[in-house]
Amino acid sequence: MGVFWSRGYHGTALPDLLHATKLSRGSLYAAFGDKHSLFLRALDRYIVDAVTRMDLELTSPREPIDGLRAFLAGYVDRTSGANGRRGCLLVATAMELAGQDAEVGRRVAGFFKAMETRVADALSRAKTMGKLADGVEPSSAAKILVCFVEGLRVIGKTAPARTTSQATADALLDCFTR
Amino acid sequence: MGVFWSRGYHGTALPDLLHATKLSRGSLYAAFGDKHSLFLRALDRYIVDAVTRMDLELTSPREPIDGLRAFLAGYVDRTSGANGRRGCLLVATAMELAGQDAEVGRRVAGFFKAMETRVADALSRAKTMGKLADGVEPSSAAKILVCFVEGLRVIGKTAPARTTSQATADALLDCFTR
DNA sequence: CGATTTAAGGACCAATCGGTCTATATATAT
DNA sequence: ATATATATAGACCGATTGGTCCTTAAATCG
Repeated sequence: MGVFWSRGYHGTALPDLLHATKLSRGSLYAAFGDKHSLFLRALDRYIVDAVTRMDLELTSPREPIDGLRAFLAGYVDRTSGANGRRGCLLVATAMELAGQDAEVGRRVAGFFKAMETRVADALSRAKTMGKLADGVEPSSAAKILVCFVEGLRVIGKTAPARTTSQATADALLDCFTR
Repeated sequence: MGVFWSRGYHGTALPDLLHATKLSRGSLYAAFGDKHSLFLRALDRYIVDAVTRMDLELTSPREPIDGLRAFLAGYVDRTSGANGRRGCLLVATAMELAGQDAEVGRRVAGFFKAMETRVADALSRAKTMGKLADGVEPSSAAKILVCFVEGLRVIGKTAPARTTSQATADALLDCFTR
């Protein structure tokens, strides 16, 4: 997974995969079929990891706003400095393949949808607790946050300072909370 | 440029470029050097186009908020439906190469910086005209908008409906204006 | 019109691509 | 211990990669 992560699909050659998996060519093809199937497996695992982490951050027993804060802080961490430069398998895949590869496109769209529903859910719980600013619609704010967070991954490629990214994320969340 | 745009750097093969430029191999190499140089040329042109368009939208004589609205509407248009699926050369390049290719990384970072300063400038003009909501810092809001807009390009790969993207963009801008 | 420069076409190159297959080693089971 | 099944290593395959080079056509200039 890590190899596709930092080099992309087309940028990853078979020798890279052999070295990363410590498998021989024959074994790798026996185990996974072809490069595309292996990539799909890696992508699925990446998505499961990301969704699991979101559930951990967002649907924990704590306050929903604190959950959102943790969610954003995680993204800030992953998109700053060297972490940011490493990038994101999902966003890289979205840009590289989602438009042409239907199987990839479905997975990417599914992930964004999953993130949006989870964020929207946390926001609507916050709303019922009266923690949201007036007129903030959970579904709309969720879409904004999803875009913002994926935009962070893009800007993260220029390795921005953690402090400024954190301040930016805080400023956005402050728009929605009271 | 269009070929790199929709297929990425690694995904574009020499025959694709020959067909797109209607040049022969020899002529192409005489004119541009190698594939990498040609890519840089295409990227530079893309950046110049984008910056020119931003200047047109944001620094026109009209009200700065209207400029920002036009700026966002342009991105909404380019990231919805089929336009969105086509993607963005800059974001795709950022994810594919910016981490490893220093020349590309500089250009990408420069573009994001250019966008941020222009948006921040429009916001600060709006602030002096009293059009911004209380406590909105132009530099901070500009960073948010840049992230949001680049996030739109990522989400755009799933070909969302224009109306929902437009509503989302409106909702974000409403956070900053009064 | 003829000589010279310029650019086009595409054969050609080594290297690498994703993928297959066979020979060898290792483990299992009787 | 021997027969059998499994999995390894890596030689090998045609296709394609980015890049070079030589021949031929076109255009420019005297």
